[in-house]
Amino acid sequence: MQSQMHGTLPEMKKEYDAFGDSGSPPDMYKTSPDSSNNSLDGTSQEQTDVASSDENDEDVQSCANASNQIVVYKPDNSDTTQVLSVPDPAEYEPSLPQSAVSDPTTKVLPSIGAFTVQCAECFKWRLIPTKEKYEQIREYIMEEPFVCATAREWRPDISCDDPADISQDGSRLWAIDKPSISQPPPGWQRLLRIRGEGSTKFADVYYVAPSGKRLRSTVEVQKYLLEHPEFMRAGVTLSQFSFQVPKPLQDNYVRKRSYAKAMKQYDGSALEMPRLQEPAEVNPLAWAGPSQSTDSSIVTSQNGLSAPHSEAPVLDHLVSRPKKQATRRPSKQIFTGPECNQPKVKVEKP
DNA sequence: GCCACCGGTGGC
DNA sequence: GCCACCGGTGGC
Repeated sequence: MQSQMHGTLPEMKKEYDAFGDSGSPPDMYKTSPDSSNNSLDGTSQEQTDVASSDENDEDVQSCANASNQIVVYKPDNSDTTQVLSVPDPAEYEPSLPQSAVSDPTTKVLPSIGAFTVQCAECFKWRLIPTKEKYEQIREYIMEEPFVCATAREWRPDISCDDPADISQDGSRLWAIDKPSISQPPPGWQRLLRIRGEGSTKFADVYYVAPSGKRLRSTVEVQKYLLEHPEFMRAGVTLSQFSFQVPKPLQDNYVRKRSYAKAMKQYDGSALEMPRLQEPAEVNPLAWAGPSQSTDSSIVTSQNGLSAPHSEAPVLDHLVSRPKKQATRRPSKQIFTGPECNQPKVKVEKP
């Protein structure tokens, strides 16, 4: 718990000052001055989402002081089009990929991430225009809870009266993100890779050094820093790195270890396969579900909606989502945000 | 040969 | 059960 909502704006402004990168972020939403829905590309889809989410929003409010953050991802560029409620891609894209593209090592999986944070006052989700902005907000989310007014920096007319930018629906995967993660040092990039459903882990975090070197643990970072004292001289410290990954809201997105073990012990000689602890969750039917166009969408949130969510509705999501499937490595690149340590939010199935 | 991605485990 | 770490390898 924590005190939230209160003069957040001014201070955050200060933090935001350096939008660092590409010159003109504040315009992000400029072209869509009216309703927030305009900033969403999926017109009808989102509309309905938002509509049906009224309920959700109410429920969400039960999360007393949620100051949540989420991230939306649209993993795979290609086709998947309206999967996501990413703000007009035309405007959105430039900001994100820019950093990614400039990074030699990122094999530029053309993924797009959209970031969302929940207003601490009205509990509606607001899309954040850039990853950088999102990281800024996330870093201080506990001290400076996000509110709709904060978004005025890039959406001058936004307020709690406007409909939510996005809400949960079956087409995306939501995950709980961690709060208070430092922004990466200047020139560094923090990458989050979502693994495919059924993997042993939800995601991997990588830091990409200015040189393009990818580091996947604090041990590696430390080693790297020692080998490159210039960074240390410049003030880079280990505390600026965090390999914490968000937690999928959908229980069972990640394969349980016990199951993995069971499978391992199963050498194929017996007639029976190991029993899944939760038939429903790993139901082959679910895995085999048709891969719709909604597949690659993922959203990461951070407030613990897990409990209620892990109930029945989950299955639906599973079914409509891409199954873990043989050969491909379907991981998506995403970026995440903070978490509201404030769990328990009731979420009805849309 | 490289590296992005996945699997797995030790330690808590 | 979670997290940090890193080995292995398929696919390029």
